[in-house]
Amino acid sequence: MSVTIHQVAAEAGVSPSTVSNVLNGRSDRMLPQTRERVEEAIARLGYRPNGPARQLRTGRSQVLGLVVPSVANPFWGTFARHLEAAALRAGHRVLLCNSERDPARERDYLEELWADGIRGVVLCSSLPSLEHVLPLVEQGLTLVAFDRTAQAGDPPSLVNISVDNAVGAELATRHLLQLGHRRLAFVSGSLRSVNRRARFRGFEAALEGFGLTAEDTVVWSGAADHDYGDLDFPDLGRSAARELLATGRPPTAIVALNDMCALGIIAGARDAGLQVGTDLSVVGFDDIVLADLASPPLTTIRQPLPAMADAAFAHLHAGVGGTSGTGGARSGGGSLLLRPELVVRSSTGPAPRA
Amino acid sequence: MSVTIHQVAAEAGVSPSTVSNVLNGRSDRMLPQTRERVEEAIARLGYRPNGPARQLRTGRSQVLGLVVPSVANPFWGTFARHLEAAALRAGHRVLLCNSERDPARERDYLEELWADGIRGVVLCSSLPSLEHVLPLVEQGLTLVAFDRTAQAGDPPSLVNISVDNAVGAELATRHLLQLGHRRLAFVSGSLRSVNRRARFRGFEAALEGFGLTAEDTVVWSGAADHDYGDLDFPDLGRSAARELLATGRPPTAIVALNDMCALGIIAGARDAGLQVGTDLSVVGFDDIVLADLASPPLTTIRQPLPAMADAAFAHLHAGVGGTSGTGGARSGGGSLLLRPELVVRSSTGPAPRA
DNA sequence: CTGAAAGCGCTAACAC
DNA sequence: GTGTTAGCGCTTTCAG
Repeated sequence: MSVTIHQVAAEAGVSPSTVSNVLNGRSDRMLPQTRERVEEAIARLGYRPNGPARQLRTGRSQVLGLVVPSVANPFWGTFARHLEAAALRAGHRVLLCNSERDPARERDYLEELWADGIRGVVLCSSLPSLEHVLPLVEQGLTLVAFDRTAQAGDPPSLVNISVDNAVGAELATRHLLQLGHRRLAFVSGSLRSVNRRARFRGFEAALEGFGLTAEDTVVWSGAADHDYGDLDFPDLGRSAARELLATGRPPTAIVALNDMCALGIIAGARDAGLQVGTDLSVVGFDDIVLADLASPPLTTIRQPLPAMADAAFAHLHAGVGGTSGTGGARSGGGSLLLRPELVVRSSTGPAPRA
Repeated sequence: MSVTIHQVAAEAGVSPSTVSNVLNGRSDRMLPQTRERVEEAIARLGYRPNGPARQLRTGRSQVLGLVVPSVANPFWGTFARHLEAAALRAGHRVLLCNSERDPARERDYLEELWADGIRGVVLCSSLPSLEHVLPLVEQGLTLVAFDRTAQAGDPPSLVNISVDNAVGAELATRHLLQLGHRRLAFVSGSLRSVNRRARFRGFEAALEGFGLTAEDTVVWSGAADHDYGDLDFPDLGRSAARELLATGRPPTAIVALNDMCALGIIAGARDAGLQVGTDLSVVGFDDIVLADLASPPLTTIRQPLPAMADAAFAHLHAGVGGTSGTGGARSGGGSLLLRPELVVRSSTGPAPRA
C-alpha cells in the first residue's frame, strides 16, 4: 500500500541498508553522491518510514503518553498544548488519555501505553500514592508525575514536577490579609490529593503569620460523600458560596482551590446579590485563560505551564532529569518545584468595613 | 524486556499460534480446556500483546488521530474528551494534534499519522478546501472533517460532521429580534472558514425575515491583516466591543462567532461600563462549560458534542458512515448536519428603550 | 483441533 | 563505502 524502504533502495540503485543509513543520519561514512541519490529517491517517492516497523525493531517510540484528569478542563487543555508543542519540536507526538481522576483508569491507560511501546508518560495525578502504577515503572517506564510532589515510597526514578502549592496558597492568602480581611474561607473538594493538602497548609501558614486562629476561618470541603469530578469544580464553588454566605458570620474573602472553583464562587456570590471585589474577595489558582475574562477579572496564582511542560518533556526525552535550563526552578532529588506567582486583578479588594 | 507470545505459549504448553488464536477470538475451534490454559498463562504472566508488532503484521491500528485547532480552547478540549470516550469504549486510543489552524501543520500531522499506521483521523478544520490533505485520502486514509460542511471538490469518501451553523446563527439572531432589538452587530474574525460564513448567512437570513436592511446592522470582522488564533477569540471580542460601543450609534445586541468571543465582548462591555443583559445583549455559540458561569451567564447556541463525537468515531470505526442511530441528525451524502439548540440565559434581555 | 513457517518494514552488526 | 543477513513480536495460511 505504502512505499517501502526497498522501493526507495531500488529507485536509488542502492541497498535498503544504505537508505536506512541516510534515514538515521549515518551519512558521514558514505559518498555524498550516494546520499543525494537516496534523498532524491525519497523525495520523488514521497517515502516516509513506517513507524510501527521501526519501533518494533528499535524498541523506541516517537510517541509519548499524557494522562490528565480531563482535557475538558481548560487548565489541562492548556498544559496538553504546551506539552505537545515541546514534543513536536523534537519530532514526537502525544497520545492523550483522560483519567477522570480514576486510579484504575490511570493504571489501565499506562498499561495500554506500555503495550503500545510507549516508554515515556506524563501522569497528571495528584493521588498521594502511585503504587497502582509502580509495576510499570519497575519494568522501565519513564514516568513524570505532574502536579504532585515527592512522597515517601515513591520509586527512586520518579520525577515530580509541580508548582509549590503551599507557597502559592500562602501568597494568595497573604494578599487577602494585607487587604485587611480577617474572616477567610478556604474552599476545596475533599483534601485527598497532595496538592490540595499543600494548598491548605499554605493557607494555614499565612493565617498563623498574622496571628489568626481557626476561629476566624472556615474550611469548606463539600459534602464528604460526594466526589466532585474535574468538571464539577464550578458547581463545588457555587455550592460553597451559597452555604458560606448564608451563615451568620460569612467570610469576607475566599481562597479557592483553583480557578474553575473560583468562577463558581463568583457565580454563587452573584446569585446572592454580592459584588465580588468589594463585598467579597475571591482568589483562584492556576490562571487559566478565562481568569482574565471573568467578571470581575480573577485575582489568582499563576502556574508557569510552558516551563513545566518543557521540563516534563525534557526529562522524558533525555531519560534523565534536565534540571538545568529551567529558569527559576528549584530542584530536589530529581523533582522540580516551580515558584508560582500572584496575579492581582479585580476579584479582590479591601475588606469591607465591619 | 516484556513478556512475549512465545513465553505465554511455553507457559501454557501450546504453540504461539494457539495463543494468537485465543487472543483474536478464534476460540470456537479449540478445546475449552486449551483456551483456559492459555488464558491462565496470560493472566499469570501479565501478558499484553505488543501493539507495534501486531500492527506491523495486520496493518490495523488501535489508535486514531484527532487534529484540532487548539485543545487550550475549552470547546476543543471538551470535544476531545468525548471522542476519546467513544474510542475507549471500543478499545481505541486517540493521538492528539494541535494544528493552530495552520494548513501546513494539518498536512504534516496527517502525514505523520499515516506513517505511524493510523488510518482514521478526525480533522477539525473549517478551511473551505481540503486539497492539502487529498493525497492521503486517496491513499486510503479515512477522514472525518468536523465543524465543516461538504464543499464542491471534496473527495467522495469524505464525511463531514457539523452543526447547522446557519440555523444556529439564525436562532440566535431571531431570539434577539424577538426581544425587540433592531440594531444588531455580528462579530467574527475573518470570514474565511466555512462555518463562519454559514453563521453569517444565518444572521442575515434572520434579519431579512424581520425586514431589516444592512443599514441597521454592523459587521465587525477585526483588523483584516491580523490573524486571530484560537486563543485570541476573547481579545477579538474585547476589541470588537470597544470599537462598536464607541460609535455614534452602537448596537444594542451582538451575535458573537463563538462563546470565547462572546466572553470577550462581555468583558469589553463591562470595561465600557455597560450592563450586559440590560444595556447590551450578547449571544454566543457552542455552549462551552464556562458559558453558564460567566457574569451574566451566557445565552448561546449549543452544539450537541457528545452525539457528534460518537458519530465521528462510529464512522471511523466502521469505515462506513453510520448515519442511523444518531437521533435528530439530518444526513446528506455521507455527511451529518446536526441541529443546534438555543440556550437562553441572562446575557440577553429586552432591547433598551430608545 | 493444533503446530510449523513465512513475512509485515525496518535496523544494525558484520561481511565484503 | 555498501550490501547481506538475521531477526524485533505477531498473525495467518496451510499441513498434519
